[in-house]
Amino acid sequence: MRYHRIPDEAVRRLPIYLRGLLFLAEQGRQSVSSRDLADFLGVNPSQIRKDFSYFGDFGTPGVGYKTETLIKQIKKILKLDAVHKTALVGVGNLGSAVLAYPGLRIYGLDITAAFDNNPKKIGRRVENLTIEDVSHLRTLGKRGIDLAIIAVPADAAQKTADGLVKAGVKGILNFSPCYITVPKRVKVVSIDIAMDLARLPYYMRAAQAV
Amino acid sequence: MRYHRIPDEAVRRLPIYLRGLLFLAEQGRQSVSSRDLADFLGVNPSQIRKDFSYFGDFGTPGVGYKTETLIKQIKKILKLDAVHKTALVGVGNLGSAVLAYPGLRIYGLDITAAFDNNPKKIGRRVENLTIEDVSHLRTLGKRGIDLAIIAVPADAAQKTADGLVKAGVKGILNFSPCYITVPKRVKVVSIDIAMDLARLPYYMRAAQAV
DNA sequence: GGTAGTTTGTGAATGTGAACACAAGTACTA
DNA sequence: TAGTACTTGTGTTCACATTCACAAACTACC
Repeated sequence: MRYHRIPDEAVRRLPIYLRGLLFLAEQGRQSVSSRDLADFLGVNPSQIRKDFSYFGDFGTPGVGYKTETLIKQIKKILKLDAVHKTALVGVGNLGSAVLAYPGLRIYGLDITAAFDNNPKKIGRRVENLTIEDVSHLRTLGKRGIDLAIIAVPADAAQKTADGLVKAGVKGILNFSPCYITVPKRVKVVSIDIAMDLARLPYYMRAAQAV
Repeated sequence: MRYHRIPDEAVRRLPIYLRGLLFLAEQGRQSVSSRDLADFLGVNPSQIRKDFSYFGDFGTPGVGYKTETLIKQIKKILKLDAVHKTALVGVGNLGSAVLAYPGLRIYGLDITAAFDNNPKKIGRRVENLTIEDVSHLRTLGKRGIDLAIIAVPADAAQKTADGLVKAGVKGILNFSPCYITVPKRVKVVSIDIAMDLARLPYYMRAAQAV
């Protein structure tokens, strides 16, 4: 392994590899080759090898990768080997769905606080959490919470993000349909369901032509 | 405008531009320059101009783009100028949230059918729809539904996709945490909330170092 | 030990996308 | 009409990402 700048795209793919590996491990696979994993995920084998090579030499030529070891390595790289306490802001339809989503635990992500600004919701219990007033965001730092999910309406998103940054949050998953501005030290990943759906019709045209 | 192959990335960004333009139009903006829009969305102005240029000459040098006209053009490119009937498969937490999400209407996307395999849910009404048995997917073609959203558990996703393809669906938004295989003529866009969240901790390291 | 069959890790080549920089077009003022 | 200030559209350059292709490393079996 030589020194390389690590491409953003490689980091983006690691969780995908991890997901596939976890599934294959579940199936009882002791080892996998880059080709096995590539076939399973629908990608190119050499891309998988190259991506891994940025972080170290995890495989054995002629053999492949030991499934469990590789899983541990990727979790370590992604800092998923320790539990990350996460806050949810906005317990509407989407927020509730995220709270109930079992997939997060697999990656060591644990939602340990939920906030809303609706007085009717504050104090209610959902999924073993008591919904707190959004004005109490500043307590996050003391509670060791450094990730947050924004699931509030667009017009409240920037204000929410500001509060989270002030509370010391270092990473934000933004479900609100808008661009939010944060200091460079904070990483934001945005998801807008509507926009992903909105580009499907474009491709339908090409599909029909074929 | 010369001939150019249209980059996938440009198509992916069009809905983002559209979202920004819709907001600015709402604010009463009659016209916008590429710089205005870029500042609002946090991107590079020349990228916006280049992206538009793949589809035509929509602007006026020295002036900018007429907001309403540009919105219409982008909607036309993305085929969002007509309503698209969409089916939802899997009315669990996530599916319900998507059903209730108001953002889809803006893009001409209308969920007109909901399916589930749980007998307790079938027949129940949600958001003006009656939940149907997932075994009735094949009726989609006759009903003019050509888009679908998969929000079922991972182990049922491929089977669901197969059913949708057979029913003539041409575009699929997949929320299940797995890779699904479809014929080339069908476009799939996948979203996995857990995976987007899972890469935040990686960046936190770098953030702390700075 | 030798040979055949794998599979990794990676330099090099190719492909794709983003940013720059400027000519050409427009508006406005005088 | 001339001059100034803007902004588009795009050729070109630069940066980044993907794929190829092969030496080196390993296994298995005779």
